[in-house]
Amino acid sequence: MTDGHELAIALRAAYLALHRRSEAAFAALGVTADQFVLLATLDRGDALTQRELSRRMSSDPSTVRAMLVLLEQRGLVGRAPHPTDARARTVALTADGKRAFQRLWAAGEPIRAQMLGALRPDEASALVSLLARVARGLSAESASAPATSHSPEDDV
Amino acid sequence: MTDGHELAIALRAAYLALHRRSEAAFAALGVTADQFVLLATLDRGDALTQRELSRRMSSDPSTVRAMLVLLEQRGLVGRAPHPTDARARTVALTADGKRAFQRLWAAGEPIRAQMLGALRPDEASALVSLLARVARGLSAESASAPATSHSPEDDV
DNA sequence: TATTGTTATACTCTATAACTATA
DNA sequence: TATAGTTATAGAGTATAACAATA
Repeated sequence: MTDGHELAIALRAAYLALHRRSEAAFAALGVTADQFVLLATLDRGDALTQRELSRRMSSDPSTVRAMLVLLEQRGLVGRAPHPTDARARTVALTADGKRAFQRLWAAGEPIRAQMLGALRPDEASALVSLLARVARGLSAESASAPATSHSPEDDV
Repeated sequence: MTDGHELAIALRAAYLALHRRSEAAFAALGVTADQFVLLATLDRGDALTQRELSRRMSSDPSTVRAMLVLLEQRGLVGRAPHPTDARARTVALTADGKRAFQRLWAAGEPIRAQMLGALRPDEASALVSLLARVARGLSAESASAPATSHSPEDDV
């Protein structure tokens, strides 16, 4: 019989294993695992507001800002005024950032291959789906979930 | 088709959701999510060496030490000389620590219930198994894994 | 020689609260 | 009134390297 604690510990162990391997793989390029996630999110959704970026990364906006400051100093990302909302700023990869991300993506390839190699294709797909349900179950409910807030357009 | 990046992001999102809910649930009791994991590990395997504790938590020994110092200051854990290995120290919950853990365990119950509530029993069990395979795939291999080191007996 | 644990150190992520500017 | 972002601040976890004591 599987209890919740066992599931929590298994989830933690798998994530930490992934995180450590990622830190090691990206360290030579001077980027942390979380910074890689940020860059990858930008690569897929250019250009996002900081708020939308933080939502997609499931990180706090002020955490994301701290990360952006570091990445901006290194010239990997740039921020520009939002075209229609003067409060907001859009974030995007710079040319340097795009080149760096290509190298990072390649450096992460063995990790992705290793994860997939431990699973059959149908298992990988099932795992993603189960994880999504767990995540959804954990964030919503429990307090008759408040409606998601309105925000300026994500992509510009 | 499920790619490795998608899996990595889903794993991260699920873990972070769990971590945040845990931080919130345990904050009123003055304990972090990671400290809860440490206490739970001790509750199940009294008394461990620091090294074995760090292994079971998949954390770095020096990280675990930093956590132990904090928990020892608050009287939740105690360290004693190892009975047969003078280099090692065993860690265990104090009486206060055991009482605190009981409250923490109760505070975490809604989280465990919510995770399990999102899954059928067979799915929960399958998820644990898939996560374990991913974790194993990520830590071993890749460099013809070195043998695990020998260590003094885990339990005293 | 290898291992347990300690110490010193540094950095990233994390998050809260108070604040400004804009919607 | 609510939202986007900034600032200040604090703390936790993370990890490396050098070291002592012991196996």
